[in-house]
Amino acid sequence: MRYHKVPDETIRRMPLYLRELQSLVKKGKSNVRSGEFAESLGVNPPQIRRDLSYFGGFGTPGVGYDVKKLLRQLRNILNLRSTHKTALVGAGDLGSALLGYPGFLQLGFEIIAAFDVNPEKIGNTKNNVAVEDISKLNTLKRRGIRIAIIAVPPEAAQQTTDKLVEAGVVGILNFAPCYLTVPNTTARLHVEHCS
Amino acid sequence: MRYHKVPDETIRRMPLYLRELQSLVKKGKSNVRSGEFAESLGVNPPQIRRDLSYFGGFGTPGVGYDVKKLLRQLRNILNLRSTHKTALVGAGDLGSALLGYPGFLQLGFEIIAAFDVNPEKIGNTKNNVAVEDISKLNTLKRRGIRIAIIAVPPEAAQQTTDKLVEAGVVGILNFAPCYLTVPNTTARLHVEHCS
DNA sequence: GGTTGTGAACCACTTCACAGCC
DNA sequence: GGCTGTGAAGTGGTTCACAACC
Repeated sequence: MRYHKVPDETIRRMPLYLRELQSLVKKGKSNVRSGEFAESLGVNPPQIRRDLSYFGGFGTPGVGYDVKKLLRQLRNILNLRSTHKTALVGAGDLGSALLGYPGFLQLGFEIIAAFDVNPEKIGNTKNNVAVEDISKLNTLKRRGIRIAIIAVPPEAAQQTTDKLVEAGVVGILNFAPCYLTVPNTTARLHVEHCS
Repeated sequence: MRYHKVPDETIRRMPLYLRELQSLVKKGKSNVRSGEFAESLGVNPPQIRRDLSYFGGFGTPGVGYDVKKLLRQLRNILNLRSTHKTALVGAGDLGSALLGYPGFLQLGFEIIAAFDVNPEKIGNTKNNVAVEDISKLNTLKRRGIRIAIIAVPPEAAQQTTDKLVEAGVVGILNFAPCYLTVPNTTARLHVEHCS
């Protein structure tokens, strides 16, 4: 297995693995075999071995995988050693739920700014992040924020996207239920609510 | 193409198609060609034609698809003529966002009850749904609720699931970031927040 | 002319099965 | 003995390309 493109599906499963490994560390488990690991995730053992093998042989034949070591390796691979400064756009129900969700940090996204159009929301603070007026999006570049999470109604999503791209954002996590058009220099990940 | 299993991936795309068709109806568009439709969804034209063909030939060669007719057909196929009474478990940030999200109704799930353990949440009302104590889960069967949405912290998700299954629930939409074990008489759909 | 519906070719991912290793 | 890592086989999904049709 030298020189092989990592399948998209494998990449999609990585956060899953990461999450479960973190949970194993918390439980104090130091070693895990592909069989157990697979069962706790609801996938097949060879799938796990194959996925991990794309990144190199982290396991020990006859023993299994060292949980902490594996976690460290995957973090490295996914570039999660440092976090990405991230902006949240849309501070309604969904946005405020996302602002309180610790999962982003685990995936390397630290929300350090939030924006909304609604004057009632502006000024509200949660998790040490104050909601700002959407017109302040042009400060993103200066503040070193190049990733954004979209949590606005679908009608507003495309124009929000355009503003974000203009403001220098290069990666978008879209939680709005619609498809977005972006220049191909911008990464885009659509998060389905329910599919 | 007679007698062919519908691929899982096709099923996964159906809500997407449904959503876009609804949006087209709103815009007053009466006909759509696979090319346009594909572009607005970010997929390939043959993909759409293939997917739709699994359910029968809804289109007219040389013309395209009648938007309203197609929408009606897909609704029928997905069994969305009537809605499923649905319970929401967990009324925190995420749960309350879900309670305000109209997308479930579009997919045939009507949230008519909500539950939480936190006494502070109990009694709160949103969208005409009052939050009840989690101990009231045993009333679900009597009330004809057989579908539940899980929006509790991951630590509590499995035990919540067990209670729900005991309470007669046969379908679960899991929004908690973890894998759930259910009897195989129960349908389970895990909704990834971010993957 | 234009577009659908679909066999057939293609491609990607999954699973098997076992050699190699501890 | 037990488990990993991986060629090889199998499976499932996508895309092509064109016949059928409006």
